[in-house]
Amino acid sequence: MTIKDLAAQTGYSLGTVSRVLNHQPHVSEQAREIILRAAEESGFQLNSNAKQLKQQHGTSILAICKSHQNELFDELLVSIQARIAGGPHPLTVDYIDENENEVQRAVQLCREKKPLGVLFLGGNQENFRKDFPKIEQPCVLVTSSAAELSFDNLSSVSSDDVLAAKMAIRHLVELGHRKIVVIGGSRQTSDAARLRYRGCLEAFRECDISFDEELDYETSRFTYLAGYHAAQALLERNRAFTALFAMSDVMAIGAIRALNDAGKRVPEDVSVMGLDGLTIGEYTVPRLTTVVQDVEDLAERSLELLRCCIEDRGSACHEIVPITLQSKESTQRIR
Amino acid sequence: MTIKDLAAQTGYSLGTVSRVLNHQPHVSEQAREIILRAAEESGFQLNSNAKQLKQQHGTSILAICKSHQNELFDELLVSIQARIAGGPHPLTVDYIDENENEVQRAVQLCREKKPLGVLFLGGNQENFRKDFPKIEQPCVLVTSSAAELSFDNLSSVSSDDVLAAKMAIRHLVELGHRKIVVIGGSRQTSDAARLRYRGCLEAFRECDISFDEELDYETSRFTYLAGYHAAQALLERNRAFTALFAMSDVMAIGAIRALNDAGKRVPEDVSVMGLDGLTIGEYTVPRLTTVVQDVEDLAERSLELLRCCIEDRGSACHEIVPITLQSKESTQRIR
DNA sequence: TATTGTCTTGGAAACGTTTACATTTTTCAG
DNA sequence: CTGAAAAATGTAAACGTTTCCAAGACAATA
Repeated sequence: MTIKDLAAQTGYSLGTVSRVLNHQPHVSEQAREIILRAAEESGFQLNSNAKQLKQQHGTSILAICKSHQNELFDELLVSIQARIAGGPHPLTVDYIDENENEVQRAVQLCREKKPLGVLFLGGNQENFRKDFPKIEQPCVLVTSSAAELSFDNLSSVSSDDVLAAKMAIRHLVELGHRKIVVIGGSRQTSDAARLRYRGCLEAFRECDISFDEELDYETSRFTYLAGYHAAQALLERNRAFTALFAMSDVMAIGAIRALNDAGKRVPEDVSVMGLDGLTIGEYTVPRLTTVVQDVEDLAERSLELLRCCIEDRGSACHEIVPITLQSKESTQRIR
Repeated sequence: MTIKDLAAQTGYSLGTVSRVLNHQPHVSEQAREIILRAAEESGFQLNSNAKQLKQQHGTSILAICKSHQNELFDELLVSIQARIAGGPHPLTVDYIDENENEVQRAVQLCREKKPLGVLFLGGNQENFRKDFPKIEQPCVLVTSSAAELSFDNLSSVSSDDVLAAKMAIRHLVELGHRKIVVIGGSRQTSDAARLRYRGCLEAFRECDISFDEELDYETSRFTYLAGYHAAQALLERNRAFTALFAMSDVMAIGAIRALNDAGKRVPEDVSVMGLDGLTIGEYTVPRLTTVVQDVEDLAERSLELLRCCIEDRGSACHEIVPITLQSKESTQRIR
C-alpha cells in the first residue's frame, strides 16, 4: 500500500495525497477528509526511506553516548527517551568506544543517518575544538560545558562541576573533617575530572585547609572498580583521613566497599561522599550522601535547547543546571 | 558524493560501482581496486535510504525492550550492543510502555523500519499467541521461553525460571531455613513470576516444607520499591521468617533496605536471596547472594539464533541457558 | 465583461540506489 | 581461426516519496 495506491483509490493525484499526509495547506476539506479516511481504513504506512531519500534529511534525534559504563548516562538516556517517545522524532542511540573520538564518529553518523540534531552524552572539549566544524546539524553537549567553544550549532547543558566539587568538600568541612581524601578520574582525558579537581582545590583554599598531595588519587576512570582500587591504594599510604570524596557515585560505592573490606566503618570511621545522584546511591547501605545533578533537568533542558536550534535555527546557548547536595547516611559529623 | 559521482570519476558505470560496493562477483580486480580507492579517498558514504528504498528491507536489528525499569535488560542491551557494534547490522532500540502490547507495537515498527530481525526483551506469551502472525521477520524472545508457541519465525532464549527459583529455595533450605518468605512480581502479567513461583512451590514440596500462604507476597512489579514495600508488608504480618527470596535482585535490595529499616540485620537475622545476577548486587552491603542468569550468555545465544534465522532461514529454536548460584554475603546458615 | 488574484489540483521530475537485462570483451576448446 | 560460453561492463527502469510548476476553477475587482 503506497501513496500511489491511495491516490488511485481516492481518485486524487499523488501531489494532493502527499499534501494531505503532510498537513500542508492548499487542500480542500473534502479532499483531506476522503484521503485521510482511506489511509486510515487501509492501514497505510508511509515509507520513511522514500521520504528521507527525497528530503535529504532524516527525522530522528541521534544520541551519541561515550562508553557503556556510565550509569549517569544510562539514567539520562532513559529520561530523554521517555520525553521523546511518541513524538515525531524517534531517538537513535549510538554507543561509542571510550577512546574513540566522538566528534569524528558523529560526522560519520550524521552523513549516514542525517539526523535532525545530535546529543552528545559526554565528550572531550579538545575533540570538539578540532573536529566539530564538519557537522552541520545542531548539537548539544550534555553534562559538559562547551561555553568556551564558539560554534553556533553547538550548545551545551551541564552542571557547574567546579561548584559541585566545592559543595561536596564544604559539606565535609562543615561536618568537622580536615583530612579529606579526593579520588577521581583522569584529569587529562576528562573535563569533568579537571573541573571537579579545581573545585576541590578552591574549596580547600577557601577553608584554609592545606591539601596534602598524598590524599589525592587520580585514576583512569570513574568506575566502581577504579573507586575500589583508589581507596585501597590510599589506605596503603598510611595517611590518616576521616573523609573521602569520590567524583562519581559508583566510585564512591567502590570506595565504601574497599573501606569495609579494610575494616573501616562508613560513616563512623570515614565519611564518604559521591557526586551524581544516581538511583543506586539509594540502594547502598549506608545510603550515599552525594551532590545531585538532576537527571530530569539535564534531559529536559538539553532536549529543549536542541528543539530550539532545530526549529528556529536559533544559535548556540550554554546552560548550567542547578545542583543540590543530598545529605544521607554515608557522612556524619566527626567525633 | 554519490555512487554516480564515483562512476563519473572513475569512468566506470553505475552498475559496476554498485557491484564493487556490494562485494559482488563479475567485477575485474582492476575495477574493484580503482573504485574502492576512489571511494576511500573521496570519503564516499552510501545513502542507506536509497538502498533500503530499493531493496525493500533495512539492514538493522531491532530490539524491543519492555519498560525502562529493568536493570537486567539494561545490562543485556549493553552486552548485545557490544557484540553488534562495528558489524554490518546496526542495533536500534525501542522502549515500549509496560502495559503496551509489545507484539502489536512490533508489527507497526517492522512495517516502518523493515529490520532484518527483531529481539524482544521481555514479553508476554499471550500477546505472542494472539498477534504474532503479522510479523514476517525472524524474531527471538529473550529471557522468556516461547517453546509452547509454534511459529517458525519465533525463537527464544531463556533460563529455566522454574529451576532458578528452585535453586534459590534449595540453597536457603540447605542453610537450615524453614520459614522462607517469597516475594515476586505479578503472576498474572509476568510469565517469569508465574514460573518462578511454581519453582518455589516445587522446591518446598520436595523439601517437605509446607508453604505458608502468609509468607507469599505478590506485588505488581519487580522493582526496588516493590521489594521494599513487600518486605515491609510481610514484617507487619508478624509471621516469623528467617529467610527471604526475592524474584529479582533489585527487589531483594529493596527488601534488604526494608529489613534494615525495621531493625533486622541481613544476614544475621534474615538471609536474603535475589535472582538475576546484576552488577549492582556486588555494590550492596552485604553483597547479594543470587541466582545468576549470565547476561553474556543470553546476549550471545540470542544474537546467534537470530543470525541463523536471518541467514539460513533456519526455523525456530528454543534455547535454555544455564544458570548458576552465586553465594555471597546476604545469606548464612541459620543459627 | 475582462482582468486579476487566490485556492485547489494534476503532472512530472527528482532523490541515490539496486538489479534485470543487454551489450561488449575475453577466454578457450575444437 | 572460429564460435561459443563466460566474464565484465553498461543501460535503464524501478523503489515511494516530495516538491516545483503549470493549469484549472472560481471569486472579486475594475
